[in-house]
Amino acid sequence: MTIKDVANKAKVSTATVSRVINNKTEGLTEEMRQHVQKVIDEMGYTPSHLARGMVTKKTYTIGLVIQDICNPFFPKMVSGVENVAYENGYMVLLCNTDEDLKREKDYISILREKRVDGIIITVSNGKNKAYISNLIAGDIPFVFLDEIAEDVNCICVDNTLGAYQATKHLIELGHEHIACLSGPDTSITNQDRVMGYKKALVESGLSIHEELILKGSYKADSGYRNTEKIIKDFQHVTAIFCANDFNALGAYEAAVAHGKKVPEDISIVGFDDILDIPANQFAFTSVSQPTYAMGQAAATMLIDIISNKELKESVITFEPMLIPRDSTASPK
Amino acid sequence: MTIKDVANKAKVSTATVSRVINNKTEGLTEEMRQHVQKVIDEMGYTPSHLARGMVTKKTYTIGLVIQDICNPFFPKMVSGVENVAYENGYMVLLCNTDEDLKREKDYISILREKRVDGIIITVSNGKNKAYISNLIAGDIPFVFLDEIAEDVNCICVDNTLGAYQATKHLIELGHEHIACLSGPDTSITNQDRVMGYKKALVESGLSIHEELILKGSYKADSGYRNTEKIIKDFQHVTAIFCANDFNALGAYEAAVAHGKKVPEDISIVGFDDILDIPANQFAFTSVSQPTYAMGQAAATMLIDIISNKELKESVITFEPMLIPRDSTASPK
DNA sequence: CTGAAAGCGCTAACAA
DNA sequence: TTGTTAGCGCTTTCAG
Repeated sequence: MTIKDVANKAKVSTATVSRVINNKTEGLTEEMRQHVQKVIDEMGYTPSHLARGMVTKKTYTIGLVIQDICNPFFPKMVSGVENVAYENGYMVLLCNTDEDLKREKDYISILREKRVDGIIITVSNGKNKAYISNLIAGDIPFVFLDEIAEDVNCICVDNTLGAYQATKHLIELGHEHIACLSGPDTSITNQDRVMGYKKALVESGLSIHEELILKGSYKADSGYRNTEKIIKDFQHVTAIFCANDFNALGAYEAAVAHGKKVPEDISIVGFDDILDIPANQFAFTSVSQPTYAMGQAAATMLIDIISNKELKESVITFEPMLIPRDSTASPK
Repeated sequence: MTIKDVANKAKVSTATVSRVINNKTEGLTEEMRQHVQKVIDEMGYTPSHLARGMVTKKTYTIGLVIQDICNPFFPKMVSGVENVAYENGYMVLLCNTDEDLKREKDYISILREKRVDGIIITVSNGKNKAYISNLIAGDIPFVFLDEIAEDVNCICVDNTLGAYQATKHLIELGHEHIACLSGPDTSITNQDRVMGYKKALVESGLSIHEELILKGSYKADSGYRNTEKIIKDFQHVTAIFCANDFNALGAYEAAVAHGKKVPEDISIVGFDDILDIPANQFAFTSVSQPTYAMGQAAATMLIDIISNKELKESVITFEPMLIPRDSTASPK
């Protein structure tokens, strides 16, 4: 059933039907509108977004490229994006990349074919210049969420501050030998967290020991291995700042496996605050991010760009918040 | 940039370009294909899915209507759907309803406008005949995920069996007075769980006390209130079967608030297994569902329907699995 | 205020 | 093997 069928049945032109389904107020009598609307309702006609998109060059669809929806860090972000999109008449195409760069590129190319109005991307390779410039050249509006990069619109959290808060917390508890489990070095987010860790040390008059900053990924096994190393090689370490909660989890498991108690023998701070659930009797100290608000902000910014609104700022930085819980305490 | 531009530059017809971008093997020399492909690459041409969809009547897009992505029960399902979709060349439009029926209907109508090839729906109103028949009348293929309904294709778990396992577990621990916190009565899923609860009681020679089956919703506050009632009015009850984990959580909190210890004073079994996280020192006994596989199955079934494949079965039922943990024990 | 008609970018008969 | 051309269902100028 097409607009033509409706036009025929209502004995009007397709232009008139088009005016009605698009709520054009001008150039249309109220009688006409009601007459046509009635026919539309009777026939159960649904206009085709495809055909409309072809002529208007707008799809009211945005792509959301996300690393892993099963990672508890993301659902709230997705929800924030989705809500703002819905309220503004947009729909979101979900692109789960499983952290596979090939799949991510593939998705972006498909999104381009689908002529989405814009893309929100949460990646962890803000340092990949080629990737970024290719995106920019794609002439489709996009905003980065979570990760930041040069010359692109971003929604992020102040990672340096968060890491600073976490490390400061350990220092205030009395720790002097604090290790740092860092994430992937392709990520500016991670780089900033390491920076915040260092900043807190320096500011407190503690010296930075590069060997206590262990390189790794954002996965639990990286945290596990690095913590084993710390337990073996650096026995004076009493606290660990982890670049994210998966690392913290791995650290916890390694500590337990090696007979260390948390927090009595070793304190652990995570980042992202994804390990907290109600009724939990042991919870991790972590740096929490306002993920829902960040998702909302990303969608709002993208839609503003799409609508050619003047952007007040091209980077919106949210404040993280340290939440002290059960995995940190003063050293014995 | 359109197919026409490519055709001009390559000095061929649009039909030829179309053949190349659609990988038509027949009626095309390899030289021609390479020549055209080269021009396409040089120009950075991306075909429009919109235009293609208009003529082929296929969008390679499916809608996924989900209640709440932030509920830990769903992300794995979403991921299962998304993965199968991706592998088959489909994309998924995420529709989060926040359990708002109006929003759900709105989304379904938009999906229709978008001419998606099919829809996967996870709702909790399988008893709403009008809703279902409206869906069927919509002539767009759909499958229900999680919830079941008459005359529709569904992917579900054997809820009766799961509830049976859970209740049986309590009985085997020695409990004789077992309450049941049920969910919304619009849901067949919930109805089946209550049935499984009853079945286990009867089979073990215990009698069913209707007053111990409390009506509620799938939310924590419902579990909280109902548990308070049990603690006050039915002091002989030593165990509670909850229709889902949010109820179990509410039950746990109510128990603690009233000075009862779990599981010493009262055992609690949940359903869905969403409260378990690693490094957790207290975890709920719950009935686990293979949500990832269910998501995969839903996408596979939908794509089969879209592709006009013969469906082996219109309802696929997965087996749930009881996971005994820390919230259940023998009564004192 | 309403209608006629061109055209959005592509595919698929049908012709050549 | 390649090209011509008629749509797909809509919006939007431009006439009337």
